[in-house]
Amino acid sequence: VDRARRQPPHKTATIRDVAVRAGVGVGTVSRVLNGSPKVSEEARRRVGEAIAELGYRRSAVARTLSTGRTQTIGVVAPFITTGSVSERLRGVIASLRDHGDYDLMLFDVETSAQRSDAFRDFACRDRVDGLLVISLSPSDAEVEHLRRERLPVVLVDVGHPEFPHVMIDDVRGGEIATEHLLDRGHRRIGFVGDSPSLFGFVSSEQRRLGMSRALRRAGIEPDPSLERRGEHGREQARDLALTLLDSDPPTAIFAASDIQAMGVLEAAAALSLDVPRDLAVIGFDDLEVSSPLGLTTVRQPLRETGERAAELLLAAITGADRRPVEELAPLSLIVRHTT
Amino acid sequence: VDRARRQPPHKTATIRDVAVRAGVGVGTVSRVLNGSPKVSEEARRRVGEAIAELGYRRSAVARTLSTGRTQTIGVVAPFITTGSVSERLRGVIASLRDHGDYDLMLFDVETSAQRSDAFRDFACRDRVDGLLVISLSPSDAEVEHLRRERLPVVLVDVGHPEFPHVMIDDVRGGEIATEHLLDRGHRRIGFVGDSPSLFGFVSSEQRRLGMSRALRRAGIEPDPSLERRGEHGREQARDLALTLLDSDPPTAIFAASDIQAMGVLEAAAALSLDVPRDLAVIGFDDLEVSSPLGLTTVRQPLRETGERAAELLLAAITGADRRPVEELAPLSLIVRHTT
DNA sequence: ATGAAAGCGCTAACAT
DNA sequence: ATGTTAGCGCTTTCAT
Repeated sequence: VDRARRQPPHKTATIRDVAVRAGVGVGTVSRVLNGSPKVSEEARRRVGEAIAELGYRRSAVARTLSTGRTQTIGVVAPFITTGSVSERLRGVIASLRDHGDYDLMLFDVETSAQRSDAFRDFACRDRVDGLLVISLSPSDAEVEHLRRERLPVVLVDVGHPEFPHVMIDDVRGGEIATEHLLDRGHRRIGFVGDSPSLFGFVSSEQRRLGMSRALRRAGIEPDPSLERRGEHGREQARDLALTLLDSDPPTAIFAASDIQAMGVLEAAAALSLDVPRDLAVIGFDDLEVSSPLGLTTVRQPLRETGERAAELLLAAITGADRRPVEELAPLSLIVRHTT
Repeated sequence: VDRARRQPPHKTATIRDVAVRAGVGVGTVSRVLNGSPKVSEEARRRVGEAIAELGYRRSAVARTLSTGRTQTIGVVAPFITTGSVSERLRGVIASLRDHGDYDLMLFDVETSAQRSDAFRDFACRDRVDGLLVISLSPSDAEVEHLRRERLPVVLVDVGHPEFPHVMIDDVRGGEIATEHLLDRGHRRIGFVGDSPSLFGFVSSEQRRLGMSRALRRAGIEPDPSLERRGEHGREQARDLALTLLDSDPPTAIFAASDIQAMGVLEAAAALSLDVPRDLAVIGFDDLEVSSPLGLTTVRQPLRETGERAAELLLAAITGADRRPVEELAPLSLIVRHTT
């Protein structure tokens, strides 16, 4: 037979089609769709049938335009660069799933330009109901923008008086790492971390500050020649570590993140240094891979903070509680085999 | 002064406001917005000013409702479970950024229910212009749905006659891994992989199939008692490996992914087995962490396939080329220290 | 080149 | 309980 004739360009069924088919008004269909109680059983049934027959599904955009709610939250993060982000994202996603029916738009930021784009084009009520900013410290202009937009915002990994945020005490974390190295008898301790970019990363420097404090407290003057900074990333950290180990090397290195610690480990391997005998290494984060790597590290609850931040955001979106909360997640030392 | 009076609920400026302010019609404003050539310099200038003064930014939803295009692509992936997904996502994001101005919605799938949700609620033209499906093999019903919806789809990591897809030859990969182990003199080779869930993961079984083939070719009959399957994940793999190593253990283990290989490594460590002397381990993927881990593995270009898939999707969206393409990414053996 | 007006698919207020 | 209608903010004919 020849009824393979292409069906009309597949105009997807609208609420009006359903109404006609069910022999009711669009209002009734809408009410059914939204679970309003003021609909007769009869109508509800007919609408249900029509929907099934037509394969109707309501348009999210139309609904958004009409209600002003997008049922979507945006996540802005320097995704590529940090190994910790995807772990956090898991928490966010889990939380979103549990506490409401929100979709997720991901906005990756790798350059300053992208960063501005994110806050300008992405951060508006029109597109998302709320914004989760990970590891990026908003500039004053961005803060101002966010406020005018009246967009609920929660920060993770950075603090700000204006917005609720969940973070850790990075300075204390740096102290913990350094104290551990000190306990192990190290006196010459190197540091590998992120360069303080215009970009908004701040935790690396905070951690280094903690290191300096712990050092001074132990009567050791921090030695800038033992510090290396560069772009975030395993390979970059490896190269930095190489220059650090080149001559007059430290006996231990504190890496500002586990990703960077991995680079340090690679450098040590390249130089045939025995870890921890020739060189002790401690990282920060406790990524999933840190365990099989045997990496000693300062643990922060990545996943949990992601979850918590999402909860705070959802709370801010659904109203009520919009006071700037500050939550500090606990840190702990995980000793494995690299120290 | 007391003009801190709350400004009216911040009705964000609309195209109509701009039109009024510029003293032109909305049509003209729209034309300016869309870079139409048929606008006088004068009008263009006035509109530009009005936009600046009002801080106007056009509504993406309204535009979507009107044009039917969302400028968004959806990614469906079993995010939590596989370490390779985030690596792939990087490629996708990079590609999206380079080849067009698309946003990204992420849909994580962890259960069968979520999986259905994804394809039902998420996979429609209304929300995204195209869909990238990672590591999930669509069911017949889902395929049918996707087709009626006329939604451009590209598959990564799984094949399908209906859709363009970029994947690898998993069977061949399993052979490569096994041949390497065989070369090293191993005869009793164990396997740790994913259980063939109703869920749609298929690569693990394909890789095991390749292993069996290589074994038979070498005159060895595959021994099912040396195979373990379970949920994807490092810890699960560790436990599986433990049962495998419990009694009459193999001398080498092929893990269907690097994540699982890490679990195997942990099991070996827990049992104080020396790797590779007592137990050789080979993985699959070559994640970023595999290098510092010293893990021998079969490398597949994760990031590149993500990029390529996004390119194919964009091509499919912008028209023309919608023939089902099949692209096979190259595999390579990376020998490190675990074999 | 430009303004007016008709949708896009939905919700919500209003009338019945 | 239900139908009708006026938006939501934009694009896109269609006149002019």
